[in-house]
Amino acid sequence: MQMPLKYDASQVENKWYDYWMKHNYFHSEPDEREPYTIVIPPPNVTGVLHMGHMLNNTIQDVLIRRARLLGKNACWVPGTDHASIATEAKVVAKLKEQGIDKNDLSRDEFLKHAWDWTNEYGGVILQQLKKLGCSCDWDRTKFTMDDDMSEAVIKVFVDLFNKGLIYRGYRMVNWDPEAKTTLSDEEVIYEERQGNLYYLQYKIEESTDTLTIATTRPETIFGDTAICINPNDERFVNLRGKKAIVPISNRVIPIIQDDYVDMEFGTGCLKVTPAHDENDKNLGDKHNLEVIDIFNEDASLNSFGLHYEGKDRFVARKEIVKELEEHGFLVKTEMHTNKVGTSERTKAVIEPRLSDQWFLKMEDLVKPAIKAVLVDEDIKLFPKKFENTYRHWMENIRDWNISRQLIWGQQIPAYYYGDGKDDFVVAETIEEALELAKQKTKNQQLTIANMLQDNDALDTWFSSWLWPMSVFDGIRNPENNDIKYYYPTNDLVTGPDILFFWVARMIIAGYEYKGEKPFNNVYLTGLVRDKQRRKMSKSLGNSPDALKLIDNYSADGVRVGLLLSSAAGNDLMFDETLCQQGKGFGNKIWNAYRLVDGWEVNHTIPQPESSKIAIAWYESKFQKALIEIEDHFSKYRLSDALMAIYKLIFDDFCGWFLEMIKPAYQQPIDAETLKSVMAIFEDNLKIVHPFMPFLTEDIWHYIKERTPQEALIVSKWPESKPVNETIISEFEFASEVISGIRNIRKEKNIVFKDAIGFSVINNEKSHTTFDTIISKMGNLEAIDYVKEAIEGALSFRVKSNEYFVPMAGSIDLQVEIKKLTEELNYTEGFLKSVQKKLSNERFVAGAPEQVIVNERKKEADALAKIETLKTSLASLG
RNA sequence: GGGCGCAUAGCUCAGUUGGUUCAGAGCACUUGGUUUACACCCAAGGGGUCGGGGGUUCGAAUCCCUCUGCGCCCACCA
Repeated sequence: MQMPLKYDASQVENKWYDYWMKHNYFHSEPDEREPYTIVIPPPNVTGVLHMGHMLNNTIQDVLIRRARLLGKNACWVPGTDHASIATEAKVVAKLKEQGIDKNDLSRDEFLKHAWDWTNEYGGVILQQLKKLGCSCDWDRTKFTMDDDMSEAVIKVFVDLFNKGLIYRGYRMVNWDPEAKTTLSDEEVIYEERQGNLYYLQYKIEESTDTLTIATTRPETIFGDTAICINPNDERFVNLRGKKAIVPISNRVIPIIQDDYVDMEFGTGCLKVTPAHDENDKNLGDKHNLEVIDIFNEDASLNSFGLHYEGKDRFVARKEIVKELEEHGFLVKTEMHTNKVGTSERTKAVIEPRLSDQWFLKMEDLVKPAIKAVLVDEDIKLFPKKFENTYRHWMENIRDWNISRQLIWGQQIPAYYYGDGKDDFVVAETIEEALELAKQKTKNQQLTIANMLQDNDALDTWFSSWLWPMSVFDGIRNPENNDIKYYYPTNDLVTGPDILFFWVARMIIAGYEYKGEKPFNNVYLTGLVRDKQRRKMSKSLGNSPDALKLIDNYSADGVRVGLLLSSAAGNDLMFDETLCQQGKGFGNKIWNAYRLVDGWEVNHTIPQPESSKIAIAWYESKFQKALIEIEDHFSKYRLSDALMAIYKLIFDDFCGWFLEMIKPAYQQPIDAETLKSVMAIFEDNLKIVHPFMPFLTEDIWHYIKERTPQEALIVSKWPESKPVNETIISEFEFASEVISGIRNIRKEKNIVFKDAIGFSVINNEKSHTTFDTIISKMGNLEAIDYVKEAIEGALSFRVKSNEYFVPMAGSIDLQVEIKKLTEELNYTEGFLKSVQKKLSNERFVAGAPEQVIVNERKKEADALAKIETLKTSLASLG
């Protein structure tokens, strides 16, 4: 088949992706082979591909494709996540644009809008992954809100509830007044804000004394239910046991004592507002204080706010400060910076709020997950440094608030049949719930209509923590073939930012529901940043358009660009020139094949000696690289593996090997050599394929006509063979000789096509294996072995060997002498340092045998070289 | 404030239990080279007191202490 001069990625990439799909190579079914499984970290269903996804999924595809080549049954399960908060926020925003208020819609109406949205945008990101070359088993695509997936989630909720691990609690949560929902601690971002510290004076009941408190939130005085002082604080002896009067509302509240109060901060008096501060809540519980919630859902004041009722908290703050000042309660105002919690999604300031929530007890669930990672190392994190972070979180874990005040998500399967706090049952269906309720109440009159399901939805992570099991239907149907075959999965590739949200919880769920880990290894990628180290984000506009990058540099080029400098766990400073380098690598391979492809073969000419040696050498070099590559892969050092391959192909294969075996201009090549070159080329393509799947598959089919079963994607990874170290080190030596020749050519402006004479004094007794190659690569007339220095020649040395290139006339003796003298001085200095080390008794006594042997060898080499240099100098006069 | 981690060439990073190959790679840079696969190329070259200081050792980029500058996680004091 005729090869185009230039590689056209846009056509080639589509062609081969379709080909792979058509022949079903991404699809996996359980069989007798060893499975290799990855479940994708499901991207948000309405998301678009960004650089983080590109990196992440490139890594997964490299691992999957390599596993496939290694003969494993590779299965990469794709899918998307319903991302309740993000998606619901987007749907609400879109409805708002259309003039529709979410609160005017019924639950079903809203869900319809959300599903429409999902169906419209959902899966766009999966289509984009195909452009990148991801070899996912698309037949297995899952969505966390698929019926079967939701069923699994509900089943797990009911099970955990029945085990007594899920409870309802009145708890302080992070309330987002804009989204009117609860956020997890992880979704709250603390920002430093400039604010004021207000000093307020409270009167003491039946006394003329006053006390002063400092607060950043004067509007919360309506929720004050105590003043707290430190029992050790001598300044406030007079206050002990007294009562204080809250300004404006004139409520009388107790003055309590607790050493929680920091005597140094503010005034040493603390106002206690249990409804609006976590610490105050704890104090309140301890001292049995009343709880007064002064806010509505949207953080405007309720009736406890008296004449501020209905006003927003920030408006009320301003106005109340004014009122306090007018009545003389405001002592002073200080500037104060504090950290304010804001919503990751809506940016609204978070309000700590007490509300009814569902919680999962974590204390016992977490135990096997800690043991698996930190004790047994059953699950390994790459890089290992994240184990510390994991430990810290797992050992300080708090109960998980799994309810969200959202519609989009799995609705909590709790059904209320009465007004009492405990008048509810938990069941997988409303019918079952009804039966349970009848049993519980002994009231046979209850009907479906009496059963009112909880309004809240479950946290998205409560569905995704089951992902490695539920994608194989392992929750509903634990004995099915898929789950038995594919679980536990092999590698999980994700970002460290969701180590707790997701990774840790999957481990917990895995042990709870399968009694087994969900995956063996976790590869934590870094964040993709721009050249200025800024996180790539939509708001900064510094994130390149992923698909545009693919258009410009080809998917292969972008994949290589992303992996060239991204060690596991290290942030990746993304630079488009890396993609250029990736594309350049593709062109290099393409052109190398064009060269080979263009050779005419002649079956009658014998194989040159130089080609025989070149083949033997490259095969060893390849095997050595293969060992290195395996080692990098085993440590998940994908960048290093890629770099090793890059250098092997660029330098050893293209730079050296092809030049060694290349026939003279317009001359044919012998059949024997060409056959070996093609086999070598195939092996090269195999190791590049996981990184550059398209280009390699394309060239693979130029090499010869192949049936679909012989496609590169399903070929076999190169076999390991013994490495001939001798030939590798002989080449190292030869390459130094060739460099010496090139240097002389360059110095004297001798063009390559002019053959030159060459002599050697072989003090090293080095082998002549590579002589034909040195001769070819240096364009030498011959290599003469001589005993004495050649006069009228330029010289150079490799170790103690001396090489001569005869020069007609123009040798500058002084320059030669100077060069030799400098080399001599350097070598003598080196010898001295080695000998100093060797004459140090403590070194000889303390250093390991091998180190001393090496030092002795250095000494011997230096001595030999000095001898050579001295002889040369003497001969020059 | 508590915890973890990082600092090596202009940039991005390797450097495994202190000792061959320990001061490296890729990119960038400089110089020279295209009738013969590829200028998306080839050849050669410059460039670092391994963040500062101190210590342990025969020997330190590597171990210890300290200082400085960064990053991340946790708790966030009214």
